[in-house]
This record gives sequence, C-alpha cells and structure tokens, in this order.
Amino acid sequence: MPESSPIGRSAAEQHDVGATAIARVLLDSPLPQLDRLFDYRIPPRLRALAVPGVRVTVPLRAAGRQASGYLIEVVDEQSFEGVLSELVDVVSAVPVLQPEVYRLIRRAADRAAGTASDLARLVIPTRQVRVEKAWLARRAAEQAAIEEAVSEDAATADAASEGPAAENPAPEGPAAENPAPEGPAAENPAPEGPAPEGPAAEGPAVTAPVVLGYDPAAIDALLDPAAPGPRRRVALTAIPEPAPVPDPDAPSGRRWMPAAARTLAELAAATLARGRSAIVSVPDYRDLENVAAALKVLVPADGVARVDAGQSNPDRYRGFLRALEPRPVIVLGMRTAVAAPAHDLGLIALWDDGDGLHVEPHAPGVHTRDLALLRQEDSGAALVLASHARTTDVQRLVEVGYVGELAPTPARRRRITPTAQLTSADGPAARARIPSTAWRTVAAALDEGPVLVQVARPGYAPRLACADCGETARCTACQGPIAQKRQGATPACQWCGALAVEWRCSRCEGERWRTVGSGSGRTADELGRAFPGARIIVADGEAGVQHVPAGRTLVVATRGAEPVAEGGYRAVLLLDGERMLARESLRVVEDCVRWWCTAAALAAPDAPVMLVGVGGAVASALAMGQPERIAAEELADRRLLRFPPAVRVAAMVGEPEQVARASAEVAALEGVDVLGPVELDEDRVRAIVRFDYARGAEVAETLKVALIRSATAKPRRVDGRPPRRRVPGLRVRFDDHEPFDDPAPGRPAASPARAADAPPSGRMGG
DNA sequence: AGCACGCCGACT
DNA sequence: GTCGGCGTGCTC
Repeated sequence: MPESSPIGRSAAEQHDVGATAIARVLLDSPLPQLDRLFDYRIPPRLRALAVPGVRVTVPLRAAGRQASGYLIEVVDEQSFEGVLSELVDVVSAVPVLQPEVYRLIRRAADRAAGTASDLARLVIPTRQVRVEKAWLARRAAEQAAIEEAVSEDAATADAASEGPAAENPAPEGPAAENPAPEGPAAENPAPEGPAPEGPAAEGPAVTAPVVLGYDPAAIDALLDPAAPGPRRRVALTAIPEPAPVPDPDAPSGRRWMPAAARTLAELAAATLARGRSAIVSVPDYRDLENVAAALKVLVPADGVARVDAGQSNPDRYRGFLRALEPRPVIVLGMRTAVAAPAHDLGLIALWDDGDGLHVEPHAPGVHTRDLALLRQEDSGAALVLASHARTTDVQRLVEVGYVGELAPTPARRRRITPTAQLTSADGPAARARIPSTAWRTVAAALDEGPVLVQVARPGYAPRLACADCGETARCTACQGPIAQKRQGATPACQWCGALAVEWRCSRCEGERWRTVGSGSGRTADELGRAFPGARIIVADGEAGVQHVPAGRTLVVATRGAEPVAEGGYRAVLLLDGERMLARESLRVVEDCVRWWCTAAALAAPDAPVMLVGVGGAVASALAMGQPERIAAEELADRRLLRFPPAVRVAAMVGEPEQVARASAEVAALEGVDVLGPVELDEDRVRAIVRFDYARGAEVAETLKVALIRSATAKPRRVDGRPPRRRVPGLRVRFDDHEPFDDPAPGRPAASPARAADAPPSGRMGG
C-alpha cells in the first residue's frame, strides 16, 4: 500500500511516465451492485493528482453519464477485461479516504452486507471548498518552511529526521525555539490557563502523561505495541466517582465530570506524548464536552481534532482535515470518530458502548464498537472499551480471551445497597416510595450536601387509566399512551401530542380518568413534602440542569439526565428500579445496570447509594460492587437461548417472496437458523437470521447477493396490471440492538421525553 | 438510476 | 425482411 499524505506522492512518481497507470475507484453510489472497485485509465494531465484517497469524477454509462467516487489505489494492470474509460477529473488534492480507512469501511460493509460508499458518506464530512483551500495553503507554506530550514542547515538532525515533529512544526508558537523533539506534546506549550493538578508544570506546561487511578504497569503495557493482545485490548471499568478538572471558564475555576471523561483524556494524552495518535469516541455531546475540557489542560489545542456531527459543516471539515495531517493528533468525536483518519494510530478509546447512541441509525447500521474492533485489528493500536457497567458484548470478548480487563483499585469499587420497597407504612416518605432506612440516609446526607434521586420517567403522571374500569387510557386519534405533564395540566398523547380533552375509555366509555404512577415532577412534589426545607431541582431531559448548588438540595433526575454535582452527591437514591426492569426488551437488565451504575458514579467516593425494590442476583452483584458479574450471567442466559450477543443476528425485511427466498438461502448454511417470518404490514414481512460468529462472512455474502437481486429486479406485473411500484425492496440489518422489537411505523420520532413511552413491542422466538 | 440490447409479434 | 414494444441486465 503506497504511503499517502495530504500532498501525496503522485502517480507519475510511482510509475514510469508512459507506463499505464490504472486508477481503482469506489463509486459514490448506494447501489449494492456497484459496490466494488472500477478501473479507469489515468490521463497524463491527472497523473500528479491521482493519488489514493482523492475524490474523483468518472464516466459511468447510465447514472447520468458521470459519477463521483474515491480513488482507492493506483495499479499497473487493469483487472477488468475490457476497454477502460479515463478519469474525468480529480475533484481535489485532499486524500479524504485513505487506504487504512477504506480497509475499515470495506470490512465493516462486508460484515453487514452493506456498501462501502454508504459508510464513506457517514465517515467523510462534506467538502467545504474555502476550508480546504485555507488548509492546503497552510500546509504548502509549512512544507516550504521545512525545505528552507533543511537547505539552510542540512546538518540539523531535527529537520532531517523522520517523524512527525520534524515533518510538521506547529505554524505558530515557539516550536523553533524549543528543540525538544520528544513528541508533539513537547513542542507546544499548553494553552493559557491554570496548570494541571498534580506535579506542578514548569516552563511550557507539558503534562505528565499519567492515568490516575489505574495500575501504571497495566497502562504501560496497554500503550506498548510489543505487549500481548489482551493487554493491549481492554475492558476498562471506569472509576465510579466525579472528578475535578481545571477550567478557567467555570465559575469556580474547576469543572466536575465523571472521572471516566478525565481517564479517557489522560489515556489519549499519554498516547500523544508517545508520539502517536489517539481516537476517543463518546456517545453524546455532554461526554464530548467533558473530554474536551479535560484535554484542554493536557494537550495544546492544536493537538486535538474534533469531528462531531454537532459542529457546523466547516468546523467539522476543519477537524477532519486536522486529523488527516501526517502528525499525531487526538481525534475526539462521537460514532464516526473511530473511522476518522489519524496518523500512526496508537489508541482507540470507546466510552460506554452500551449506550444506544453508539448504534449508527444510517445504513448499514454498524455499531461503533464493531468499527473500533476492526480498526484495532487492522492498525494494531491499543483498544480501550471503557464503561461503568460492562455490556454482554464486551463480556463475550473478555470470556473468549480477546480483550483483557482493567479495573481501578478495589477500594474504588462502588457498592450499591439494595433496599426493600416498603409495603404498608404511610406518611410522606411512603407516598414518595421511599423506604424508611433510605429516608433516614437521605435526611442525614442532605445536611452535608446535594442528594440525587433517579426516577424512570419525566412528567407528572406517566400513565392515566379509566377511573371506572382501570383500562389504560389511550389516545382516541392514534392509540398512543396518555400522560400528564404537570399537576392539573390537560393530559396529552405521548405519540401525536393531541390533548385528551374529550377523552372516553375505549372499553367502558367512561369519561373520568385517574393518574397511575409517578414521573419526575410528581416525585419531586412528594419528596418536597417528605424532606421539608430541602431545595428540589428537577432534571428530566426537557429541563437540562448544568449546575447543582451546594447545601440541602435534592436533585430529581430521569435516567441519563443526571447533572454532576461538585465533589459528588452525598447520597444517591435509585427509585424506579422495578419499573425500569419491567420493560420488555432483550437488554433490559444490561440497560438498567448501566443507568444505575452511571448515576451511582456521580456520588462522592464514600457516599451511600441505594437501589429500591430490586432483589435477586442483580442486586447482590451490585451490592458487592461487581456489575461485571451481571454481564456474565446475562451472557450465559443468552447462550442458552441462542440470543445475541451469544450469536449474531440479521433482520431481513421486505416482500414475502424476497424474504422467503433469502431465508432459504441462508438457512442452507451450517450454523444458521431463521426465525419467522412475521407480518409487519400489508406487504412486508420480517425474518431474523441467527448465526454463529464463524458463519458471519458467508451469511453476509449470501444476503448481499439477495440485496443485489432485489435492487436489480424489475417490477413484475401482477395479474397483467400496470407496472406495480417497487418500493419496498429487501432490507437487511445486522446485529440490531433490539432485533426482536417492532419498528412500529407511523410513530413520531422518539424524543428523550418520549423514549420511555415507546409503543408496545413484542419479543418473538423465545 | 438510465440506457442499450435482444426477443418476439405485426407490419410494408 | 424490418420496425418497434418492452423486459432484462449492466455500468470500468
């Protein structure tokens, strides 16, 4: 594979002038039948620009005569037996799809019967011509400066040496006066602002690459390319505490965040200090801001490339181009960060792989964790799968010996105390669903500082029922669940938003309803009565809370919306465990444990954490501070049932004949079985393929053939009727998070407030 | 997606 | 013989 750089070696340099240079091109098309490389001759005028990774336009009979694509490689001999066309143009000199990333998306697409171009579109931001021109000009200027330096003093070892520091000095900053080429951290001063905690930094604040709270030998092995695989790929259990990071923008000069964010930043900084790049991928924006804030104290701004979708297009492209430069960088982003370019990748760190946001909603729906695993395998970088609560997927990797385990010192384990739900007592505490022991603990903790109460749902009353017959109240328009947002407010449908003004019970025609259950608002009211004198704050997604004041403060938060309190909460109470566990889903237990452990990690190190109303093996593992055990038990259950992640799955949706044919083809393979089909609507069915990991390649290949067949099949006339529309086609999705859930068509897009009220979903096949 | 190509029925 | 409708399949 030829070395590539943003300027790059040209085809002319790689090949004798006159020799036939062939460009192999990935077309930018979602059609599965076009998902392979096409050969084109490179005309002499384009030889200098035609390097791997650049965007090109090519002639393509049909498809509007021309298509765009990416030049993947330059070869001497064509593999297509026929007359080749010529490249029409090289769109820009920037090699946006480098060979390493192409290999990644190619393999990811092959695993999921998807197309590489679908993944390329996700992973490469849209081109911004102005941004690109500025970047190219700057790079050219830097190149010129280097050449000048070399000619002025050819004997200078720095300038002549290989390696990122010499190749590419920072454009501004005293890089020239700082001849300490020990990696990029050494060549740039830290940004203005307070020095990091710990060992005081003198002179240019180069932060000691320390990862706090973990065995230094284990961290060394992790970042040592010579260490054995399971020491370089680890399931890292995060420190379950909040941690302070210096932040000049914060009122107190410090910003508190889950310690995990700081750990990720420290790992990335340590990698950068070793002269290699790091990728940090987090599920959401809050995590991203935290890691960015932690990185700010550890590395110069120039050392970080942000590549998240939340940015403006120009900013995103700028970050992407920074990642593309041939010198080490920390790439920080969400799902797509794991597929970003990065010079000499030394670390891939993924935070909280169980978070649903790591599932890519766009085709082919590849999970960030799988992309990270593939990238690790190809690049040989270290891999950190960090979380508070291990997923069954990662547990499987641990059990097969592919990844090792890395946990903070045992003293830092977090014990979550199960607390029985009281049944008969009365009073404000009972009405607020708080057992008396927990009430006493919270009352005492409030004297010392803020207390967190986690509840399952936002709003006031999450469910209404008919006052006469008890039937759950449903929207008269769309059958959605009806909830009351505030006390006294008119209830409204959670799906379509219609106000339930002239509501009637669908069973008994009753006209009066009553509330069932408690949302965050109602719980807050009740807690106010149970703890008079405490200030109550509600954080439920709709009302995002950034700052928790000190003093007698009770924070009532829905899972996932918990704010961080300075120094940590003095107690954490997890209230609706039983209800959370009642959700019908393959991954309920994993999800619940993740929500609980994430909230528990916001408590001060020695503060009590209580889980109300949950018993059994889950509660005892949490009581021992060993959520990993739960993952192991869950995985054992899935093995018995032959459910993911013990096996892989692929959902096939489409017309009955197509699904039946594809089903028959995959079912013929060994180690493969098919569940269904079940009817989805009038003309679509769904079947689910289950297969052993070792059969993945064959299953994906077989389904890709079925997809091509479906995409190229012409509409067939039915009963001599005019050409029937061929809308549905066959759709295939691998390794769905909830493979047995109904897609429930017609429902409005889930918002955080509505997520808990997802329409009914049935599990099938077990 | 579009467009050529080929097979078959109906015409000069 | 040859024209043209439409279904099939390919795109370097």
